[in-house]
Amino acid sequence: MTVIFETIRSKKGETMQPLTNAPRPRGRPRGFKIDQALDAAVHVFWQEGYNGASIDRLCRETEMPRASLYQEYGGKEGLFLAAIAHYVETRLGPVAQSLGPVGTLEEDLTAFFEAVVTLATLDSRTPGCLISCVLAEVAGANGTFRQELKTRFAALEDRIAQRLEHDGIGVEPKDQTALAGMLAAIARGIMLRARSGASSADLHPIAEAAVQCAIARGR
Amino acid sequence: MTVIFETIRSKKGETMQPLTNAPRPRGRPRGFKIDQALDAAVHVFWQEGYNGASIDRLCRETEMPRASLYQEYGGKEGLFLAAIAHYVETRLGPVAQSLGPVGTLEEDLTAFFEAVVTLATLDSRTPGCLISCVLAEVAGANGTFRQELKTRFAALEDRIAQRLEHDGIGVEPKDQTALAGMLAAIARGIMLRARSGASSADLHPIAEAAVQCAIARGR
DNA sequence: ATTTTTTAAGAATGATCATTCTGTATATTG
DNA sequence: CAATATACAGAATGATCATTCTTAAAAAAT
Repeated sequence: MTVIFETIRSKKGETMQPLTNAPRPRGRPRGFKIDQALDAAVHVFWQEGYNGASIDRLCRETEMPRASLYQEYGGKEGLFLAAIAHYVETRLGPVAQSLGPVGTLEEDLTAFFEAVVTLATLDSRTPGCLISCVLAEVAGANGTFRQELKTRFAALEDRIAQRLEHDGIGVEPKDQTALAGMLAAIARGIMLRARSGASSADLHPIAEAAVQCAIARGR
Repeated sequence: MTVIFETIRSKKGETMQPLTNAPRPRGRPRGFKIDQALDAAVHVFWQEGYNGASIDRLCRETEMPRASLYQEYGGKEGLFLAAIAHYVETRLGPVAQSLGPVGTLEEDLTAFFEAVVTLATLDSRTPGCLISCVLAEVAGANGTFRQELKTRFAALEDRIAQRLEHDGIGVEPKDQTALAGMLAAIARGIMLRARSGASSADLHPIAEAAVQCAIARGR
């Protein structure tokens, strides 16, 4: 009986290889799916924090053998960074994507903050944001993580600034950057409030206020 | 030789007792100062995070004997909560106090956000905010800490709402609450950006934008 | 079939963790 | 000077931590 393999060996789950003619690698095949494993790792870190997440628990939930974890990611730090990247691809990416531009600035910002609130409150076991609530803590004592946080933060601010620029907000670039930074700060503040147990209904008024402030600025 | 004692036995360093006539307690006197110890504990937790701060290090930096730490605070969790309270009294309190009212709303909000930026960037070893960056992380897995976070967050929002009310901002209470929530979110977003290494100069434009948004709303 | 290559399962390791315990020092009280 | 009470210093404890190592399993290659 011939078995069709789902994935080909590749570091990430980036692009699925065609299912046919896949040259199966040499040794024993993996018993775990990288994407599922990273999903699970994201979940554990998101819930327990970096130092609170033990390798034991990570191995159990990712269904990854200890040896494979160290082989693939070099250790806990590497797995965490991989989980962050996976989180950005699968969770934060779509949120940023909702900025469009697809509609008016007001519509797009509303969609964006809506997505922020939803992400932060969707699962009560993982409130808030992996980056704003977990990576931010360990950034205090770990230079690698601090740099990672800086990069991730900059990416969102650039994305927002780009959307503002599309509508010609902020004649002076300085104002535009400041406004984008402020909107990003609000998004992160919403994530933090969600971490304290705030519901979607609690956060919606804040999101609305943010949108009103932004478009008032554009006029 | 008669020695004048600095402090009287009391759980906190709330109010210094008069230096005379202090009935010295029975046994061996303490070899550490509670206020200094809490300052040190705040520093360690702020830098290393909750799980990253070991009892060993906490004892060393607070100059508190292990036994005294457990006697006084019951354990790491109790010490952390005491450190949070001390942080609120000594650090966050003055920041909230700068809201006044002492000047115009614009002046007071400017002073407030100025104080936020300063607190978050003053010491590069402790960037950000103990509550927004450290307590928020452990709130994910610990119900006690989540409740504490909720309470501390609510306190700041109430304080901001109170200041807005003083100027008659937000005819509808709903708008006022939302605006206060948004301003608090910005303050926390600023704390987070500081955690990534942002300087005071990086954060000032965001603070200014926040003030402009708020007073534009009031008009 | 044998060899080669990769993964799996989990024991082993040594460090570090939070907490408790033991004995001693330093004070007041009687 | 006892007796009592509190704090100290640090050893002891047992759990848990991240990481490494050992051995077996599962595949392709020869």
